[in-house]
Amino acid sequence: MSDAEQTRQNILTVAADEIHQHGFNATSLSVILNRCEISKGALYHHFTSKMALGYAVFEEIYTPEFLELWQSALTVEDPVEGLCDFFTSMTEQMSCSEVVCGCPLNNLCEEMANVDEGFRLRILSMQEQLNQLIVDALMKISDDLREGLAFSQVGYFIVATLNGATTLSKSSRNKELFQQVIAELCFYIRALKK
Amino acid sequence: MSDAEQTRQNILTVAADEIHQHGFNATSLSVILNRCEISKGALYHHFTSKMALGYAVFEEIYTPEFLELWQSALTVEDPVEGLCDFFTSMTEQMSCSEVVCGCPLNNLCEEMANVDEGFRLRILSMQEQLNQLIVDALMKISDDLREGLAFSQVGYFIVATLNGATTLSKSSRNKELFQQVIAELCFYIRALKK
DNA sequence: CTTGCAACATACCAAGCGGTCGGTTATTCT
DNA sequence: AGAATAACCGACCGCTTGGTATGTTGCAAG
Repeated sequence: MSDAEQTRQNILTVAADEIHQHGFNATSLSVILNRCEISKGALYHHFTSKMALGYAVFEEIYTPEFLELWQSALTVEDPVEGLCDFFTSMTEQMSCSEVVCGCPLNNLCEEMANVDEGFRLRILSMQEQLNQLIVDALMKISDDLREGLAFSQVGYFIVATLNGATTLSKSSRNKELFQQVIAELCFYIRALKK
Repeated sequence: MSDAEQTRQNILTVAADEIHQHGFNATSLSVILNRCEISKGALYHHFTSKMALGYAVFEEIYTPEFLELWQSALTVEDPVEGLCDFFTSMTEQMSCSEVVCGCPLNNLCEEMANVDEGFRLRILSMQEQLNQLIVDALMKISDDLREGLAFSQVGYFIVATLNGATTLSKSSRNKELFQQVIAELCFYIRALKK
């Protein structure tokens, strides 16, 4: 990787962390510059604006990370148990800062979806991709599932509940609440089976 | 109501709307001043800081509105159907702006819970109150419900899913997604019964 | 009638923001 | 080697922000 590319990646990584912690608007470019130990000129050489940087973080950091995570949870023999394991392991290995900061995508959806069209469309696309992953996984084992299930609806329900759980636990600052909701969610998911 | 009290109420109402639309940090005092047609001196006569105004909006506008709404949904003969009716009517009478702006309390939780302790504690208290409302309602009809249910867990699950649904639909800008999640949520709630 | 305080108005401030621009160094291509 | 361009620097700009200090008005009590 060239030096320039390394600089760019460094900016992306730091920006992703800052946006995760403080949201997009509350993220200050000067903080990113300090953490990267670069000048404002360097940043604006690689990104045309703060917004462009935000989009790049979304596309090059959050999206791949996110999809990979869900994919690995769903491409198992039994996606129902795969999801439950995925959620349960989240509650276990969840650090304190992750409880506090929540899910980057959920955060951005909250903050930016009704403010900036660029973010909105990117988030929407991401959600649809994620939903498709779940739908595909459920369809694979549809023989084992209850009849009359609306897969897409179920997929959005799962994602909504998970996001709601992360938001909810921000106020209590501990995992307990999150774990409770997840436990109930796993119960719901397992009940999808015959 | 005295003129001064009227001014104060007007500030609260406008601020509540602005915070709902743009979040706390993105809400500009100057916008509030313009909409209220008052001076900065007037605002700072009634509130010591922007933060204090935010707290007042939370306590005097959001909290009572919120509790009243849920209370009326839960203090019916059958709270299970009461909740389902409540959610379903939400999807029906939901205006476009409400889809876009989401739930004020959920928004504040996302934005402020990990930034300001004052907001965090107020939100936490609110969530606990709401959960208690649900738990109480469920306990009243516990004879009709499945055995071994963790009421508190169920309560938080319902709230989490509802919040997640509002956040999710921000990106699609229409009710459809929200309705789907709500439909699935009602299915879950009804399945609490024997 | 005057004294006093609540209820405002207005001008001002420092700090931080995203963004720009002219200049400098490093690298790469011919 | 020399020219061109990528990569980066840092001072500066306009603007908005929350907040303050001083001044003014009007009602109400003594």
